[in-house]
Amino acid sequence: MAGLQHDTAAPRPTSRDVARAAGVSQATVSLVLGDKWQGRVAERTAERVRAAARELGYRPNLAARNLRLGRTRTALLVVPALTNEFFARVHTGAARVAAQHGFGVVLYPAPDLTAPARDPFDSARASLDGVLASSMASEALGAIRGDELPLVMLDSDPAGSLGASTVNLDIADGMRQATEHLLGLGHRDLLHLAADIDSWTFHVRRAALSTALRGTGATVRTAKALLTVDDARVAAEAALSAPGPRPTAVICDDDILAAGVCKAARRLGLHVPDDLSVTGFDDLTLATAVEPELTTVALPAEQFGEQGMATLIAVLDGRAPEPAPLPVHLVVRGSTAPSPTAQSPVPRH
Amino acid sequence: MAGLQHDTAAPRPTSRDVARAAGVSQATVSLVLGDKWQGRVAERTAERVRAAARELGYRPNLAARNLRLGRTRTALLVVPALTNEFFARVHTGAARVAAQHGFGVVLYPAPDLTAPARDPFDSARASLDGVLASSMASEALGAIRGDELPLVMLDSDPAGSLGASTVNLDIADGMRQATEHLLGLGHRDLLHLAADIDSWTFHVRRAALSTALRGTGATVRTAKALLTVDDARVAAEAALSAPGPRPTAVICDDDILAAGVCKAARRLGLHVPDDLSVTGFDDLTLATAVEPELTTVALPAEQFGEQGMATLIAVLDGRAPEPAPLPVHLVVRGSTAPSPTAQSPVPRH
DNA sequence: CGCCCTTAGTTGTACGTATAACTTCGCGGG
DNA sequence: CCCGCGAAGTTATACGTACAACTAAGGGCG
Repeated sequence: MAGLQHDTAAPRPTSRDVARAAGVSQATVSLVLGDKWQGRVAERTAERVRAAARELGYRPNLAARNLRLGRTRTALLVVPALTNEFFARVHTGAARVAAQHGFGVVLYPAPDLTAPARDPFDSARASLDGVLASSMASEALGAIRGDELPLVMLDSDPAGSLGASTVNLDIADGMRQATEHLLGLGHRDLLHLAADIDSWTFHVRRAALSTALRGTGATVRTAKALLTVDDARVAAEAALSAPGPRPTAVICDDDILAAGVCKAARRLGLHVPDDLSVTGFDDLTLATAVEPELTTVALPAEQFGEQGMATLIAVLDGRAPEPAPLPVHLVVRGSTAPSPTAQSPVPRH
Repeated sequence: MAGLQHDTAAPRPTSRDVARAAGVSQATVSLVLGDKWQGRVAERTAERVRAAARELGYRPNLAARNLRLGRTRTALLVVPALTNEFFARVHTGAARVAAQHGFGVVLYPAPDLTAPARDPFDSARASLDGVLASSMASEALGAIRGDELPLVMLDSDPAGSLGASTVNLDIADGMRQATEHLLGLGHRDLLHLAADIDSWTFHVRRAALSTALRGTGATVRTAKALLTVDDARVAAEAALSAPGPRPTAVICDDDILAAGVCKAARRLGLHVPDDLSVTGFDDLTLATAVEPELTTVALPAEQFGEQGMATLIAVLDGRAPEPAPLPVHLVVRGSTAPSPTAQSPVPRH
């Protein structure tokens, strides 16, 4: 039996192996590699340990460390759906900051969380230090709060978050910028196309819109659509064909909705932006892919994720920062133009 | 600073607490909750244990279990960027199947992997059972193979994967369908716009394209663009303005590229699809947001992720399936039309 | 010279789980 | 009558780490 050597995946070296190689005790290895050796271990010894670790390709066993420390250095990110580019960008930012702090990120699409647990052993989610959750997935939060984990909310009502820290984008200001842009172009009859009528963010947006309109004599109606291009198109077709004066501009809560509005306009024989101005939100890839390119409120999505994760990590460290809302800015492109009623007050058609 | 009382989170109950409550030993709890109790524990006792666990809200400590078992039930998904909707959908599918098998998914954007490790303690990635990696992030794989983890590749050369299992989309067939669609419309002068000239998938696509053209007298040129709308637009403007007969159709490796081509066409005064047909790949949200809607090869991205994760889990179980490539299908929309040269062979302009 | 302090480590233990190995008891067969 | 065996548990241990508590040696100082 010469070649019985079955490539049995050499077991990963442990801190004890390193200790043996360096001629010290396991505790010393732990001290040195954990940067707790100041004044406890001689420099020459420490270097010997580091060399041995390097030599053996030692990687600490995280399961053991987590067990010992009672923490996992892992955070859960809860978003409605990663397929929305905005949340993908939030994830990118959050994951970057997490990595910088030695944290990992696991990610559950919200639907998976609300699904009832199969059995008491489904506790993958029990091995977490904290949760970073979008308010847009708040139905799923009940399941999470049950675990009583530290929680940071993304874009949520600070008052309604039960003491959880909150990180916000200044969407109210974004709404103000978009509205004032349209007002400056002479639009006085607006349509607000929203994706989620019930959410806190809707009320924030709506309040900012109303504030911006105050005293201008301009009016706004609201329509609702699901967050898909086609649903937005259908909703916009209905709203733009409704009796009464037709809006000359549509403010959308999302670029996807704005794209749907543009399609609706085309079907109705309206030209964007000459007959109808359209603004979006988020500044997704979509915004510059459609024709005309969308005027939209650009959100610093990655930075949002970064700040969210940074805040969560701060909370885990015992601090409790309440960062200021992140500034947003309007990007003016081709989907907005002066109102057709501005120079000729006679309604078209 | 009065209320520094940090909500001292009652320590989670352990299996020993459950044992005490049920009046049995910790080992019995482990047996019952681990479904290993057949013929070892009486039904009445088992029920008592389960009741106690329910009562206390017991959740097993995953760190302890991982340490004991030497596995983590966690897989790493490596993709170039989540902000590409295609990979977000792959993730969705992979995460779903993983959850069904009690696995978690951590996700590293490829750039984070190639960044050099900060110190030996960056081993978050060491606590994994396996890796599911897109070939489009293959530069990052060196770092992973160092860990010698079970690996399943997504859309990779089966021959070049060093024994790793492979899950593929039938992109060659997709390319064939797109090409034959254009040939059927009378196009004879094609442009192939590719994002990644060096990859294996490019060669597969290119080979399928050549095969489909064989004997038809049609010709194809190739242009390259980065995977952004603007870069594709620039590349397409150059290619379509080049001397010699202008292609009447562009086959793009991605919907994002196709959107860029449409924008280029508009700048050049060409009408899509009357003057120029364009096909995409992936069938992203983008495909139906632009005008005209894109004829594109729809890829079952979620199913792709599902099959990838299922294969990885099978590999971890000691099986080694080689699933058949997933079928894809062409979706014909508004961006393709009969070639202008078909009825009037005289070049336009 | 005896005492204490600093330096440089080591020994021991706990984290919570899974499971191998052992115990105890009742019972049926040889 | 005793042996063995299956049922129904229990006891003990190991996984790899971090750190509290201990030890040992040397040196300065009164």
